[in-house]
Amino acid sequence: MLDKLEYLMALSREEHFGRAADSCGVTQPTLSAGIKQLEEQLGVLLVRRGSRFIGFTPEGQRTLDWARRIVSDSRAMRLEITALKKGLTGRLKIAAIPTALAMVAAITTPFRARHPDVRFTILSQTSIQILTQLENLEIDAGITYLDNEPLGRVSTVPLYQERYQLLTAPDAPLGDRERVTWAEVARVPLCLLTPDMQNRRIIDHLLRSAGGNPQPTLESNSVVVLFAHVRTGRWATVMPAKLAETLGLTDTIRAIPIVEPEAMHTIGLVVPAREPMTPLTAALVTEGKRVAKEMGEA
Amino acid sequence: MLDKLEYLMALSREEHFGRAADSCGVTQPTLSAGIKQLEEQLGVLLVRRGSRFIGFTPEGQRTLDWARRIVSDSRAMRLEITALKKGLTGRLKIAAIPTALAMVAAITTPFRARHPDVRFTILSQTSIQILTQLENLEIDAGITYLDNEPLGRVSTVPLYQERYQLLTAPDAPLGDRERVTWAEVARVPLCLLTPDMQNRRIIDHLLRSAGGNPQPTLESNSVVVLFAHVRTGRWATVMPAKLAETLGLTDTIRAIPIVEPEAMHTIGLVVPAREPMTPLTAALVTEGKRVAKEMGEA
DNA sequence: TGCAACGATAGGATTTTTCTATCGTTGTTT
DNA sequence: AAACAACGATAGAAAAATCCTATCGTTGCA
Repeated sequence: MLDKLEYLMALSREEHFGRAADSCGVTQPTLSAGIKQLEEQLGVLLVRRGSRFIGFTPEGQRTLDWARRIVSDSRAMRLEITALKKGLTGRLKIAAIPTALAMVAAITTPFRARHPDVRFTILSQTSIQILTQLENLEIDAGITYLDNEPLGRVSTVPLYQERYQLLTAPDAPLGDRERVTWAEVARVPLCLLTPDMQNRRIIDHLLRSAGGNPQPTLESNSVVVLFAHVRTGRWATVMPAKLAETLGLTDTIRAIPIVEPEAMHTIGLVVPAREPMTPLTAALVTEGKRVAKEMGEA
Repeated sequence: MLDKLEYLMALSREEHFGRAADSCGVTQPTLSAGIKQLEEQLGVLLVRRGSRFIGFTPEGQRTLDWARRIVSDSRAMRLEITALKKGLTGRLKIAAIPTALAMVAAITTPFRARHPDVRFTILSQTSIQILTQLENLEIDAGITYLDNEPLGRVSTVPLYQERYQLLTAPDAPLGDRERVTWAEVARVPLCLLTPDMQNRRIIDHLLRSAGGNPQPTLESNSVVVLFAHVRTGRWATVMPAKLAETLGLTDTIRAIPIVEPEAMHTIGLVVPAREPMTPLTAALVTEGKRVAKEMGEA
């Protein structure tokens, strides 16, 4: 029964019987039979089929909600009971948007000091991927924008405010300024993230509001690429202040605050809304609040 | 997995491997093996044994909480999905304290008018049994005192106030009075419920507070017995006003309000605290609120 | 000392689950 | 239009798990 519910969840995230089966470590007929069995037991059609996966019926959607809840509870039970016995162990799977990636260390480091037996998996993902994966319990937590896209059934912990700076060499255009406006930035060739990243969309929006038409010289889905290019001193980019500092970019490159408007977006920790949380998630939230407080004071 | 959790719940209510197995419809070795398997999977001892069932370990207790939640969710899922398809069907198992038994009809009748396909099982139980069975999901709802024993993790709907009357023949002692005091009642021979009933304990308490020492002439765990005796006109009892009216006792027998103090206790509907509730329970709560409103107005 | 109640264990039957192989559709490509 | 490729359903055999009967060992009690 429980495994059938997991099949349903896998099907919801893969939207494909074969891949869903793979992701559950079973063969496609097994998963097909599992879904069918669920449908028989409930006496309702759950999946709309037509020679391929189309979607869920309303009943299927509702069943999916229950499945997420039940499966997550039974996992939480396992985790909590073993945590009772041997303290916090296990693996925390955290996904973060690229511009927050460097920040993750600010949480994981003190967390690991407190709970040495916990291991981490850190993934770089778009904010939308993060929300989807949270919903399907593929990750334990996300670090993403709190004030933009509608978040689902999640709990959030604000971590810090993202402010934007122009990163450029001192001898490049605008390189000698104390502050620049978005209108000015719009006239400079930039390296930016790809448009599937929310950070890019935010920056695009700000540039357009200032009358510009963003046509970046270079795009990438990885901040490492941007980082490497800007370090040469021949490229410029717009980057959150925290990220530039953490990466040590500000040693050789000028970081110039961008004003008019002085845009800010809240970045925070996002975890599935469950009561009670798994011990690992609860500890992570505690750590997140602690870090947020320190960053707020600093 | 899910059935193992049910085994654990059965063990918690039966406190005996054999009976628990019976109640699950399996043999004792099957249940024993199931519990053992749970313990292996969680890596913890759940049950304290010593040639017989002793109790649960702390981990067992915690696991039990999870089990209740997970099992109840998976049942709720089934019920909700089938309810989506064919409207409200199924069976509502309701337990009520004896003095509230007659009241049940006030809820079931309008409920059935709205949802004809729902069937009922009504049980007469003590308030303590009701709470235990609610906790183990053996019943869907209880009707009992809301303001006395500590209730567990439940939701409540107040239904009405229980007030007490002396029921006695017109020509018996006190039979001609407009009202009597508890002190006076304490001097009359009475038929009362057995002391495991909370109603009896409440009345005992009131009588003792008035200086009496309750020594009922006749005890029973069924109000039908009291009812039958009082109807002969040769016996007296103390009964909640609502109950006496509903049973039609007030036609031949005088119902005399008891004052000093004018004691009242709230009777209400009690259902397991779950979010969301099963469709049946939700409908019952709705009906309960409706009935409470009408009785409040009347 | 004997007995009865209780839960654990062993071994075999049954049921359930899962796999491999293959089929039937549907949508796409040549 | 025909061939092909992708997808999910089906069939049948193999493997695994579950469950039952019978019995044992311990403990508490007469």
